[in-house]
Amino acid sequence: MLTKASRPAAPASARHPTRPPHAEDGDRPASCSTCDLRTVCWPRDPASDARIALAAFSRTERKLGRGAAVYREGEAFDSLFMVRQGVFKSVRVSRSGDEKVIAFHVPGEIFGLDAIGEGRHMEDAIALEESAVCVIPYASLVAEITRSPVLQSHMFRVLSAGIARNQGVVLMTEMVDAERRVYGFLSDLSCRYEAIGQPPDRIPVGMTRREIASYLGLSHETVSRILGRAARSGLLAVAPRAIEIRDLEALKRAAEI
Amino acid sequence: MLTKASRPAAPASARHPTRPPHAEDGDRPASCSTCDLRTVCWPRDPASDARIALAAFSRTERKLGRGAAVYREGEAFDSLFMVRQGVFKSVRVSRSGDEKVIAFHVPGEIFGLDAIGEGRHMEDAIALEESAVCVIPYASLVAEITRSPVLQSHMFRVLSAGIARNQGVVLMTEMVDAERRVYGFLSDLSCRYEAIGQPPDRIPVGMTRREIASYLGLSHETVSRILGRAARSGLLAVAPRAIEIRDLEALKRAAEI
DNA sequence: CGGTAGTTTGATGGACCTCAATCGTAGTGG
DNA sequence: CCACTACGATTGAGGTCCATCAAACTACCG
Repeated sequence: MLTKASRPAAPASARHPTRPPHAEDGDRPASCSTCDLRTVCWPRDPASDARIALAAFSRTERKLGRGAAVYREGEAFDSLFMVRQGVFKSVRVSRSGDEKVIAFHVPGEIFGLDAIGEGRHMEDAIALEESAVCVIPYASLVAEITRSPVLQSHMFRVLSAGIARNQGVVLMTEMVDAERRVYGFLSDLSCRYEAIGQPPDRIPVGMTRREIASYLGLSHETVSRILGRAARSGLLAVAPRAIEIRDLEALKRAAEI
Repeated sequence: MLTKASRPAAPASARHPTRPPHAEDGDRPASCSTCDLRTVCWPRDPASDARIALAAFSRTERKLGRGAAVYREGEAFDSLFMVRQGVFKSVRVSRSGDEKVIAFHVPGEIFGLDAIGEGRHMEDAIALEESAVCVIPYASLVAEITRSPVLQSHMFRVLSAGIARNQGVVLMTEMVDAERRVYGFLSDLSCRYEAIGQPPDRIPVGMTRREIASYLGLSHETVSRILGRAARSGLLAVAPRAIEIRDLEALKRAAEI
């Protein structure tokens, strides 16, 4: 169920060597006004209120290569992150070096929310491919929220949705058998890509079988077998880097609780 | 894994009969200034700021008997709820009438947070024993938050902690074997009772084995067996209505990932 | 004091994990 | 450009933990 972390298993206390932790990152100014995702990640602007909110941040965009960390467990929290491109995973690494994927983040989604309470990140956030995030300094966000009721209620909704989403994850991974979990996972990903204007039947799978398995609480062999079976039955077309859903309706029906 | 709901399995669409849904409830004014939990559920008042926040609500306390619902799936969201006494469960009921416990709520904890985003409750909240909640009208809370930065940051922390907690649940229920799940569950409950000034070694178990099992994704027989074994080994003392932890340290060690 | 619900305990089977081997693919350096 | 390597994916065989089925026991409530 647990999978060995593929990166060298250094002791947790020494997992952040002296090298700059984000050496490969390149920060540069970001502009929300030209971003394809602006209608997704921030409230639509019924009043000029929200536009002001958007303009008020001095956000930056940070590019990350495959395997690069946005943050690591234990680091102080000071920013939220919005996926602009690529896919990220949130993972917790146990003392024994086993890693458990907590969540995947696709474009338009905000992560790092769980660190607000503690002021400290409780997990690693890792890019699974060539990716980019918008950096949203929390202090600026808070300052802006106090001036913008629209933004305030938006943030409450985002946080609340985070709770609801995790409950859905619990539901999915505890209630049903392995096959339904995999189908439910694909169905969920499909919806999330559709929400940002991507085709819902072609899922770019940036994560490995092992990572999917960890997320779903299965072994990677089981995931592989289930995908293989589904491909043979014509439900899916499985390629190394992407999964095509041949019959989305059937998939969703099969994933029903 | 799924357990039949014990209440009569009416079709989901008809689950809210014409009778007033909370007929057995008694609402009455509540006063935070005399509540034992005031230091738990609201920010400590470093400035007079927070005191104002507390006084500004016209909250009510609602008493509920065993099995009574605070709200049910599908109902419109308009208030948050803080447990004042007793224990509550959040459950989702599937079409087939199976129920899955999403969370337990003990005194001092706020629930209903997941409904902010959708404006609608996605699960039932049920009292497990003679219980009472503080009703916190969301509109008043929002109004108050815009005037109180302390309250605002408190609410963000509470919401964030809700996300973090759910992640912990996922961790617990997916990573480890049945025994660790049960131990982890007891250990978690112990901490939560300790946080509100209750003895950490004596857990009042208002929930049934079946409900614990549903929460942990196990069968109730397995939960029973594990508790029995732990009692025989001297780790716990199991009574029908309470579990006494004989060796808290050993329990926490055994629950470690 | 009967009836219902909860708990406990045993027996059995099955879903999925583990171990192991093979194959495919991507990245690397000569 | 191509071997070489490493990692991921796939497939098979065997074992195990836990769900399921079944039944006895206990507690609670009218």
